[in-house]
Amino acid sequence: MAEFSDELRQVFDVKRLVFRIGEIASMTGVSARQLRYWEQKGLIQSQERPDEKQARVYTFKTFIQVSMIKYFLDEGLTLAAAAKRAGDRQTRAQQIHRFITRGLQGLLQIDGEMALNLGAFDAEQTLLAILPDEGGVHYRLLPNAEVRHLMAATPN
DNA sequence: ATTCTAACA
DNA sequence: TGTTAGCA
Repeated sequence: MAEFSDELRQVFDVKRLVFRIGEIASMTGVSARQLRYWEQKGLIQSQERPDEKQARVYTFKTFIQVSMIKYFLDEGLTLAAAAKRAGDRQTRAQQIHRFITRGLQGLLQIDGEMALNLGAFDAEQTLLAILPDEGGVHYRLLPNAEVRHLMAATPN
């Protein structure tokens, strides 16, 4: 059912979680002055603003970035070095995310139970992890064609 | 109340 | 980077 995945998408849509400069400042211990300066130097980013006079908006991703820079700064690195290492980290995180995303090819429902599509097991079968509401997990192999049909009914 | 830019410390 | 001024 479309409702099922739509709901999940909404729950996991981190882009809807945004902050203003004062919030980022109090959450990270980095001053508003620093945040504006770092942005000016291209070390972090805020969302596009129609007017330059409007309040900056930061995504959760930027919050993480600021936190990492702050951490490395406290470790004694220079601002430039801290920003580079934070950037390297986020690049690595993206790589890992892609890796996991490839393995987890989607969410679907089988007989009313939630299941993870773990991808091709062999030429004609797909491995699924079944996650009952009661908890626990078990695995099943299904013909590729059948999984394709189920995935089509529950688009990602 | 909060954020913004600019400017001086 | 911190602060302050003068706005919005």
